Amino acid sequence: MAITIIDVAKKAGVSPSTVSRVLSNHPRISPATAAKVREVLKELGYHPNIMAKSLVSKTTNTIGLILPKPAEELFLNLFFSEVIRGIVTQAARTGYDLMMTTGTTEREELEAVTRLVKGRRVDGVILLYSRQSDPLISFMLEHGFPFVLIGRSDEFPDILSVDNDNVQAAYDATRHLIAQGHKRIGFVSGPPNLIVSGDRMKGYLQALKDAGIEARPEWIVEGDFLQESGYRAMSFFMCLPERPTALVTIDDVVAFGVLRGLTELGYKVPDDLSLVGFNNISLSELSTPPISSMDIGIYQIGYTASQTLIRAVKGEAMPQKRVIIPHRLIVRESSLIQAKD
Amino acid sequence: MAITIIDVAKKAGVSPSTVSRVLSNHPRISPATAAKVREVLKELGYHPNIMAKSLVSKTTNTIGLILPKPAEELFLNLFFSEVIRGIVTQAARTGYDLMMTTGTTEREELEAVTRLVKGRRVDGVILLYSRQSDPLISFMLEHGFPFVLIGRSDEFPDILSVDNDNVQAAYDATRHLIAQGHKRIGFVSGPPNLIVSGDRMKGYLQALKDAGIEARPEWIVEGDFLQESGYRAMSFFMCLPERPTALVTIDDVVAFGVLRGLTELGYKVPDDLSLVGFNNISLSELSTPPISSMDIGIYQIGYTASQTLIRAVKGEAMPQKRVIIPHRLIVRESSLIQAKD
DNA sequence: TGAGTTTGTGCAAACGTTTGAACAAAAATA
DNA sequence: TATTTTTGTTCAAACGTTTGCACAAACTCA
Repeated sequence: MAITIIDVAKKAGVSPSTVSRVLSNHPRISPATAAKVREVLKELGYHPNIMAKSLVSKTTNTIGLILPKPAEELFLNLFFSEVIRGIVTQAARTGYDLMMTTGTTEREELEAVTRLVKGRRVDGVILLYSRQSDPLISFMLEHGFPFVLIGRSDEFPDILSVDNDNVQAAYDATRHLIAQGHKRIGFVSGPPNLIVSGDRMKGYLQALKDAGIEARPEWIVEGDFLQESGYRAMSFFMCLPERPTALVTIDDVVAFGVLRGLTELGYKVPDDLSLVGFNNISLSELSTPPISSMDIGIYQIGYTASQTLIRAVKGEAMPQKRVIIPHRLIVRESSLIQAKD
Repeated sequence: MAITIIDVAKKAGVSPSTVSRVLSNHPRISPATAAKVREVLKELGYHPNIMAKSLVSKTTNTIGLILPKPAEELFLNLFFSEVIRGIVTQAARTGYDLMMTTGTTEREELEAVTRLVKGRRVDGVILLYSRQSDPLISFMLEHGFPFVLIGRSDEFPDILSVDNDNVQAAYDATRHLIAQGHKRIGFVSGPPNLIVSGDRMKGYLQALKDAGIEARPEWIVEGDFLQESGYRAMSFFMCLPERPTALVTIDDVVAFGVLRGLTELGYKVPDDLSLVGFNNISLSELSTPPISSMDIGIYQIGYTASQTLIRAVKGEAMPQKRVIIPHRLIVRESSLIQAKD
């Protein structure tokens, strides 16, 4: 039913190849035929069949995005919307489409990726968030398939990646609390298999050290990116004989959990406990009080990742393998106080 | 470089067609050849080239999602993450992939859609949110392309759609406030070109009417889905000589804006103003106080839309053209009070 | 045993493009 | 004017599948 290049060729009285050449602005086409063909093209409302095109050109004008396995849960976090928003905006701007897959189990995940990569369905993929040892990275490298990692891989440091400096960011967040006079600062971390957890913890510890403050292991608790883990952390901290006066959390959602718990128990933020979160998702400015947050430029990360990947698949020169998006601390009420000692 | 059906055929000593038939479980293949071919298939690590497959079969195993034009902004709203989460989860479960496009301008948007639809890139599309008169719907119908609308079209009532009963939902939300003793209830609406705005307004008005309460035009203000519009609405209401004692808002984010403004000015929620929002996005339970919200099952809407579309493109029988996802009011602190008159 | 049927396989066309090679016509050069 | 070069076009193969048709071999059933 659809109009093909052949229909156009017939009607214009030329060969299909000529039509194809007009379409791709081949230099050796006479202005007259070009005009004629273009007219028929428009008249018939021709649109190329991308499958056929891809089959011969071996390129799809599509990039793939692989959502991490437990996407169901993590999606609740605005992090993902933000990063996707960045990716899809940039891709659309460059004329690329975005393909998303996910899998509920690790097997399903690999299956989906295989379908994408080995089925030549996309020109390259963006890997979202990196685990300590990510099988997907090995998979991509093994198949020589273009990809960009959002995050970092210690195992393969030489791959294309877009990231922020999480160590420095956590350092800065902690410094801010120290600058506010805090000496008793706790940390709510993320799952230990995520690189980001380790990095932020490192920055936190370094900041303490540089300020001559001894770190206390009991003031570091492990959570995930969900609210509940913040709530749990809060309960834990507030029951300690010696409490921290301030907290850095791996994510704003976690800070929320903390805040909510504190409010329920009648504590005041920042007076009883100061808070600095991470990621500056839109929630953090909406809470009461608004939560200070380390803005890591999530949208920008997505945007840049998409840009980097598209450049890579086009074979353009890459100025650098690893791009670091700058962070900046957004200070809000939750950490604005000179703490007494 | 990639392994094709021909490579497999050669190595197995059969013809390409036989391999193809083994792959599709054709009944007339001897168990012996099937076994042999399968072995080679595995040995060589064959994966079908989807482009070639699609070219001949004219089906892509992919559904498209068209994000509304100003996606950049609207994406801030968790509505989108939720609905996408539903779609992608269901699609992945059925072995379908999801393709996303968007456009910054109306022209770009149509271009992107055309690329998807006329380029035979997807088997069907999901249209997100419906404007009063949506050119995309006409476009789809014109081309006879399978699609599912999330929302409703008055112009074309007979298309596949997944929606919730916004009139009834707003009715119920308003009823709830009335049941709490409120008689002076305002409404913050959305952009008038969105169907959802009109529907919710209608339900709100009907509830007032049924309770014998006269609607006041000055208590209905128009906003968008952003926080600022809530803030503005709040300023407006609080300056009136006669203020409402409760508000229904088109979205939780808007309710947030209201709440934030009130808190800044020293007003108390629900005492000075009760609030009921819409969409029950995760923020609403995180605020102080938590905001009552009409949960319209966004995830479920996405999930069902995907399911409906995939059924449609597979040519399965559709029990019904229009699916309504049930809503339910989540009552939280922001509306829990017996208002004095 | 011979006709008819079933079973298993291969051939070749088709899907809608792109693109190198061939070639005729026109233009440039000698 | 003869030769070379340039220009504009077409031919045909290729991309990796699927599938209708043909056909041989193996069965069935009088």
